[in-house]
Amino acid sequence: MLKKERQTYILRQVNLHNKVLSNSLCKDMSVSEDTIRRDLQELSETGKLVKVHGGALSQSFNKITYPSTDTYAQTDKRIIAEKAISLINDGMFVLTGGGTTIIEMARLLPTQLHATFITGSIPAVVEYMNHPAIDVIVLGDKISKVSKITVGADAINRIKSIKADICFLGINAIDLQNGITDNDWDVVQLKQQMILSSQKVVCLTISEKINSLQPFHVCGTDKIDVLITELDPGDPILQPYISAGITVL
Amino acid sequence: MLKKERQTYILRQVNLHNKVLSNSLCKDMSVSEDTIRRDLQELSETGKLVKVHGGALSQSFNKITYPSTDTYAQTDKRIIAEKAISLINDGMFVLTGGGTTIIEMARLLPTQLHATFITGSIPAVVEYMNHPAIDVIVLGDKISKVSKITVGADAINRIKSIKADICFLGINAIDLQNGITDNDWDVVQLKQQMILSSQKVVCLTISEKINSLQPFHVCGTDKIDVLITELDPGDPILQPYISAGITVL
DNA sequence: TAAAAACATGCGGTTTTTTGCATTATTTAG
DNA sequence: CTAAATAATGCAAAAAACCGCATGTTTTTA
Repeated sequence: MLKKERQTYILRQVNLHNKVLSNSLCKDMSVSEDTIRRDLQELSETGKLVKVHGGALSQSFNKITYPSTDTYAQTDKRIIAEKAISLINDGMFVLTGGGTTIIEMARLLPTQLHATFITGSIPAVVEYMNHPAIDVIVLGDKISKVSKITVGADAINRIKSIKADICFLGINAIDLQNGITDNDWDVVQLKQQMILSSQKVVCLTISEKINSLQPFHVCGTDKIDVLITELDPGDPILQPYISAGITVL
Repeated sequence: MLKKERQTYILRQVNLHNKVLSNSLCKDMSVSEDTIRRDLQELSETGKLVKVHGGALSQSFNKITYPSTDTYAQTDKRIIAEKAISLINDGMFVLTGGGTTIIEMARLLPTQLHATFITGSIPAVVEYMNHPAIDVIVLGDKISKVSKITVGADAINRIKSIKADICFLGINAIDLQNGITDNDWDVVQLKQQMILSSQKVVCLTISEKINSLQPFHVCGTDKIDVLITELDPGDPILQPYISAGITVL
């Protein structure tokens, strides 16, 4: 087998599966490990793939590996935030959780909006505070350093005494069978009470999190009124949720 | 599974859910905890995520810092803050108000200090949150946008149920006849209750504010245990307060 | 055409990387 | 405080990478 043939084969494999193992290439083409190594070396030098210990990965795969953290899914979140904001009217009492999507929403709130926002998320509070016309109510309790949100019985009891018009939850995982699931026990408690204390429940999530599962159950899909993603409501992945009676924006 | 693949998966999870548990990563990819820990170690070293006990957090989510714009009287405030910190011991329950001096103190808290801080000041909460070893309890209520602190009956009631070891107040005006005075009605209510709920009351102020007067009365000098300024305790301006029975640092 | 040069490939030995395990701290939670 | 979970550390085995060199093969060129 000629050198060129080998390299073409390698590239095809890498583009097909996003990864190749040096080992399997040796066997596939019955050449020594050294030869494969040198092939990968060349392909790597010309930027056709990325060599790693044990094989190689496709260039595109590698780009996903290191997204610039600041802009990761930023545009998606902005789209979501804008859709969400359209649901808020003057005078409303709005309950929100934490999470990057909620923060993005807080940043994009129109200047003239006059409403009351209630949250335990410190980053969210900081954003709301910068807004000229909205009132901010902080749910007090002990801070969970991981999620930067107040958690505990006090916060939950406080939410109990509230009946908000609408509630925005950034969610970590949702699927049709299990509904919303999360990975933080304390946050789950909060979200459950927030859902109970709101007339309308709006879930915000980037589409990647749809049909994924986390350890703790928050609520079933029946509790969700609106689901917002960066996708068009006509997207196939969203249809099951529409069928389940959820308004999808 | 290749090392790079694993790390890609980890980053993806962390950027998606803001948090991952080492444990679930082990299971997901069927490798030992050690391998995961070393992966997290590397990703952490290159700043792709933040390693914590039991897993990792996303970098971007963790980076919320409050804008530190004020350099006015910075050195003075640092001197005051350092004196104040010397009064805090491990295990203490510390009640603090807001204000730039308190924020400065929050920033200078020694890393190994293990105490519980209770406050309604959002900038203070943000600083306390960044500290590795202290617990933060937020007093919830409506935010006063001018002072960036929660004010109202809820906050006051919550303080009532606390008996703190020590209380740090950044004060706006103090003189011998009227004691502490302030210019914000809501904040005055809070400070009064904080004083009642603390075994020891410490007042922080730059010397400019000594012997000045504001519209609302907070408390007399008899309620103050310690007064801290940037001046040497031997300074003439402070002598009347020492005579009044206040410890001056 | 024949020698020389350049290239490709594989082999043996060495070095580096990766990984899991055992043991010992450290941290966390009840 | 105590017990369980998690982290750090050193170690060892396996895998992979690397290096120099020998052996062919192809290309260049005199």
